[in-house]
Amino acid sequence: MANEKRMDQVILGFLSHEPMTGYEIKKRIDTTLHYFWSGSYGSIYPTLNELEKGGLVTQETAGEGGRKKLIYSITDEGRSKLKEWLKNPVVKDELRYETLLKLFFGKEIGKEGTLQHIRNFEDHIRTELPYLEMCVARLAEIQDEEDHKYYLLTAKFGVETYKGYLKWCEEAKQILSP
Amino acid sequence: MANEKRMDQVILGFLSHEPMTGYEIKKRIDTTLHYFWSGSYGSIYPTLNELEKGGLVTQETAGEGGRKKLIYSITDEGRSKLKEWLKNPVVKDELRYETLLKLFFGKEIGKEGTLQHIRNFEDHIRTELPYLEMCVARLAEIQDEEDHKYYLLTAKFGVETYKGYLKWCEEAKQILSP
DNA sequence: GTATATTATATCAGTGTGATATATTGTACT
DNA sequence: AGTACAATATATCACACTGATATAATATAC
Repeated sequence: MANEKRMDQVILGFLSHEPMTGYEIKKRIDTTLHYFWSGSYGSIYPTLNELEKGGLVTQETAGEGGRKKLIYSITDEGRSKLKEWLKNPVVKDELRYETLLKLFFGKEIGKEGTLQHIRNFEDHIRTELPYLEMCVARLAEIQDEEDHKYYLLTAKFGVETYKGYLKWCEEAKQILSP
Repeated sequence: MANEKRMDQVILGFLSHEPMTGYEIKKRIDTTLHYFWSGSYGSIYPTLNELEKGGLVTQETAGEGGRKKLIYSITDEGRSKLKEWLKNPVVKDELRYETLLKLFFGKEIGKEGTLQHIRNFEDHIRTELPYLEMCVARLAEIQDEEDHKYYLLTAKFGVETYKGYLKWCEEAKQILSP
């Protein structure tokens, strides 16, 4: 088999919250999963069609006016498929950092070029961290609703790793300084 | 364009150190890049052939006895292609953690199932961290050779993020505890 | 009124994965 | 000496996913 297909599960996951369109699924991937997952239209729309054919989701055409808009809902079968996947052990956690690749082979261009990659990385993390911290603060306030605890877990992961990244940036700059 | 091709650069990077076979490149990816990059035979061998056709590497058949063994070397053109890439800004850093995906949709299976994913993740990190720390200790000892500094950067990245992960694991278990 | 942004779906070439096939050489055990 | 097993070594392929592009309707701003 090739890479195990996981777009199925991402879609079923979001549809387990509420019915929505493929476009809305893409938006949620880019906002809520952004720090640890990604997904493109090129896999979302074909997967939605497969799931519909397999009876795991249902499609409803909602055209106020004339525009095509396909709202998908999860079926009971889809929900049990999602639960099954959630209960199975994790197959793969993957990091793919081009920055680290450029640092590993950095000797070829020397210290200054390599330092620039570290600074760019640091700038990016420093920009993103406040948004993640805001997200954690907002989710931590909500005490009554159970589902927020699960989102809080992933947001906290982002905060803790980003803090680790910034600590590393300091060490890394030191190592390359003359 | 699809996903920007980076196996070219990984191969040129390793060949910039010394000539080697595709099999040896795979081994080095799995040992030295393991914490932030991956690569499979299915992309290594075809890419080696493309690079050879493009004149970025040269192929030499070394068959002591009768076994086929293709040793690749980087050309001057290949080295300048590598340098060019190293100087260009990073295109994409990506995290793809199935564990986080299962936590995000964890409400569907509840606290106990979700806690198990966290424990599995924690066990894995606790097992790997000592090896990374040993790697850092070994690289930090070497003061004279410049190239070790670049490997040290990436090993330290692993240590710092893994420590962040373990800190998060404690917080995460707390959040789900009753 | 009209330019621009957003919503919305669909498709495709290119890149990489994980599995499998094939064959040789080296090592461990009996 | 024989034989199982692991390691070395290359090659190929179905499938998964990306990033780009095409198309078109609706909403918003000026």
